[in-house]
Amino acid sequence: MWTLAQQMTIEIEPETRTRNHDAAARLRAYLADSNLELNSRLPPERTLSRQLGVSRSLLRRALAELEAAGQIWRHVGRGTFIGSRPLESASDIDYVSSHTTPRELMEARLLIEPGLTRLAASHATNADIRELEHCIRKTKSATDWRIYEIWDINLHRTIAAAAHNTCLMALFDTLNAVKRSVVWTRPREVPLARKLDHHSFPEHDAIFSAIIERDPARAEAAMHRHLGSVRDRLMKVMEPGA
Amino acid sequence: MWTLAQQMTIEIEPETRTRNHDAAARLRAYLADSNLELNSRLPPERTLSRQLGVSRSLLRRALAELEAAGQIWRHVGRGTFIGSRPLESASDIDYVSSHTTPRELMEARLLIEPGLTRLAASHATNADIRELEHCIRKTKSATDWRIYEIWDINLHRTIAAAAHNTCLMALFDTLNAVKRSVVWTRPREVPLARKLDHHSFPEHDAIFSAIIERDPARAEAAMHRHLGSVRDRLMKVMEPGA
DNA sequence: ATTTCGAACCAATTTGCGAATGGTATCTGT
DNA sequence: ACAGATACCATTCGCAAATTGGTTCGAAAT
Repeated sequence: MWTLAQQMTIEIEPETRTRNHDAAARLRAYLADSNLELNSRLPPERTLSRQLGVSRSLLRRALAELEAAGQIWRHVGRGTFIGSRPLESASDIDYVSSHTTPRELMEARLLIEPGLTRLAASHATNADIRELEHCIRKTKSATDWRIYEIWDINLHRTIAAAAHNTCLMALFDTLNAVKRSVVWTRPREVPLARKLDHHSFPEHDAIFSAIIERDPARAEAAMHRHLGSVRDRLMKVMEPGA
Repeated sequence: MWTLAQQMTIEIEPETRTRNHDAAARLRAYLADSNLELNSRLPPERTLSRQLGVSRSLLRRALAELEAAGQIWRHVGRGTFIGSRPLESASDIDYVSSHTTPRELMEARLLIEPGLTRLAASHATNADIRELEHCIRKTKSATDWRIYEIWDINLHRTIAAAAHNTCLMALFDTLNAVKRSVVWTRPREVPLARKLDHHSFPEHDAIFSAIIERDPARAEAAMHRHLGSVRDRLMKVMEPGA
């Protein structure tokens, strides 16, 4: 033992008062001596306490101070790391879905998709346009609500893909994942219509024509109108009183 | 063996020509007979080939047909499943970061954050406003570029939080995660300035004042202006020629 | 009486290894 | 040439053991 401690400048005197302040000082000295590379892991508490000649309880108190000061961060089962804690589970679909209401979801779609549609009108390739046309044709030929929904989702995703922006595509897919698993709590036992949504046909057409005519502003407005009417119909079902 | 096959209607005649077509037919019959629940896994290829009395190579060819037709999807180490392949974690931060350019990132921020700021102006609480003020004060008192950046990020995140929309907050954090790990490839060895960004102070002030005055439209415009100028300064560094 | 230490225990995580599984190459027989 | 059989590869899963930060408790020290 002491193999690592010997390389350090800290002198451990037996008669040293092992108080809290002292433990923190030794820890700071250790961090100063060791190559404190960002995001690197420092030894487990049990090992470090032996190396520094400090009891684990005092070491933990010193570590808590450094954590409060934002110098380090700790995680059970992983260890203690230099730097500030990386924000975790920001994109944890399950957590987000369970805390997102349909109202919030539609607000998010209304914020994202119109702008995405504007970019699509600017950047869509001919292949994108063909794909869009295919999706629209499928929605119109659908006899089943289930089939319709599949191609409706496909249509919106193809529009997002036509924007040709990897980062935005990832955000859209995240949004879609949330959409799929959001709990659609309804006031009474409304069986969620599940009938063909013929209202959307002219709205889809308007979006499509704006895209093929390379009119970003009109495409954005058309998508905004479409999602607005989707939201209104949804809210009428979810909150009939409002 | 044959314990499962016996429960099926398929009659396996020894003299049957074990051609590709036949294998596909037996597979379809198996899928028709078995309860083909969506997303359920069907037996491993080796087992299924024994059950159907078909060699693995022919079975695999038949499976490939069904996969091409979108009826099933397969994955090494996992198995073969009924239904269409679930779009795989396009929100995988590492993947997205490595395929996102700074240009795309700024395009995404310009699409998301102004709308987020508009919502913030509508929904911000007094606590949110105090937090915003705190962040702005910290950016102005920063003497180090590193400190400034921390509080700048904090400011933008507080604005996003003030929108009070769980789903959008998740998208914003995803965007932030991408931002942190995007590779900032620069043409020459520009050491990435790293100096205090005093241009942003009046822009931040404009956003803040629009929020406290509950003026959504002005808040959105102010954020759009701010990010636009950030992008322009960035592009001047990244692509001096453009 | 308070604090500190040591030990045990808890819960979350990582690691390691073997089995399972789709994908591929190769050899054999017809 | 094509089907069949076999072996091998890379990925994934499942499980158990080890690791690690967090917590509790009694003994020891001051």
